[in-house]
Amino acid sequence: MTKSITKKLAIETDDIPEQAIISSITAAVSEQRLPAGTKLGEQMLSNLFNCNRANVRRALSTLATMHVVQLQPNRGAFVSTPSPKEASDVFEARRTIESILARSVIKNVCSQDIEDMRATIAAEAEARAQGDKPAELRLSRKFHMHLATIADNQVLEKFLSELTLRTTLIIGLYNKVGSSNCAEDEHSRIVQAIEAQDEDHLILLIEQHLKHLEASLDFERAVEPSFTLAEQLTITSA
Amino acid sequence: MTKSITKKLAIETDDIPEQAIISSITAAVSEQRLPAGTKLGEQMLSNLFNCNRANVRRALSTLATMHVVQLQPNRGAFVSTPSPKEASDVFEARRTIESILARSVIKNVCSQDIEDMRATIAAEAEARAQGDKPAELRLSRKFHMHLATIADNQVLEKFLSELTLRTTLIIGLYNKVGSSNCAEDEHSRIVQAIEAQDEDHLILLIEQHLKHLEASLDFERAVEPSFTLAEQLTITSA
DNA sequence: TTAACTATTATTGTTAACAAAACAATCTAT
DNA sequence: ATAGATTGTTTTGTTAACAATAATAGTTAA
Repeated sequence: MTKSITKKLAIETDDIPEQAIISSITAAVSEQRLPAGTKLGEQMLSNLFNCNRANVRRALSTLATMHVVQLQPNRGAFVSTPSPKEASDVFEARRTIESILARSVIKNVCSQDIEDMRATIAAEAEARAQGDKPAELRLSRKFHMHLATIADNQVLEKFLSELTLRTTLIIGLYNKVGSSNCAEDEHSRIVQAIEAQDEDHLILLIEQHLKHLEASLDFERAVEPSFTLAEQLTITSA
Repeated sequence: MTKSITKKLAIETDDIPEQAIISSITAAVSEQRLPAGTKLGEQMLSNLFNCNRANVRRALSTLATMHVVQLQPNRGAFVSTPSPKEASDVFEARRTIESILARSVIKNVCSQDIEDMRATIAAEAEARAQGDKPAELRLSRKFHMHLATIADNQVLEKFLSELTLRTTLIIGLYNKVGSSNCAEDEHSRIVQAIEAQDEDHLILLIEQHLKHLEASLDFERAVEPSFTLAEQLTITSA
């Protein structure tokens, strides 16, 4: 039954099959095509990526250390379902890291960076206007990752990448119905503060922005589980 | 030839062999028994932990995502040899995270925590006096991890755990000959600042402490490679 | 109809054998 | 004697078959 999709995915297959699985799944999670709790069967994945189960196994193992996936012994791998406490920890860590990045950003930023960020914001607005939520989520995350790339610290960049991914998962789980994700003007104002080299204001804006995000969560809301796996992993490139 | 050690290690074997491998290797790295660049052969490890190569493979894969190990295609796994740039990123990230932890620490700390930290410091001094460098390194790391556990943020705790491990690797690679690692009085003064609830001073001390550490590095120094693997993985429990 | 028990099926975990690549050592030729 | 090529060995990568555990369906009894 999943055979038809097999061909479609062969395109994105990297040299190393393991890496292809990881980037596909993280991409799907980052666009909320893969909801929390989704079962990730080994055979199904090895069919989708036409590789052997050993590779799938290793990929799932590393995804587990990235907290994208939870492994249950003898039961398999599931997309992580972060607890409220975990969500709070993630947001605190994000505030910490992004605030610190702010300083380096103001030091390192060049005009090209400003352009790129503005472009991302514009694309994000466009996606929202068209109701393309996956694109909106991806671009919102991309905006935040801009901060890390400008700051030029690979370690913090990796951390933030993981945290933004987990944030997407958290929002998908607990977001209040009918609450917009990132107010685009907040992103715009952040860029303005960067351009103005106003460090204190920038840090304030970033912290507010993340606080707003966290405040839009509703931990009472139950999990609405799962679609079928195969469709969710369809590629929406770039 | 490695058969004799097999038995010795069976003790520490967890239920899940994969986890046993990971914790053994991280422990060895954290005590500088495993220098940067050491080859970690699959068959050798599967012998040491008497498990199959599939488990070894998965363990190495997750160790690679933790940046403890570097995988070279068709060549195998090696203990990571951080570059100077990577070292600088790691230290910056540590300053960031530990400084932020400081605030939470002052909020959450209780008298028991102070006692525990003092005990760790005392043990560290004892180890240094006896010339037991592995113990000294382990206890120094433990001291820093105290900060994270008190702050009660699992995400930052995990990050710091990874960073302190990488720091140990970096120091092993680049430390100037004849420079002492952590001045113990610095640790003591940090505890004093915590006890006094002096946040600004605490942050200052932490940043100075890490700057001192970083300043003791010498990137000119070449790598002196490798012992044999088997001995280095011998357990020095607790 | 529902509940519990059994048998079947599917999925995960383990193992061993095989293929391919990198490494080491020997041998030849200049 | 040294450089290069060739052969043999070791190590990584892949695959398939098997064992064990969990999920499912079907049956029987209350």
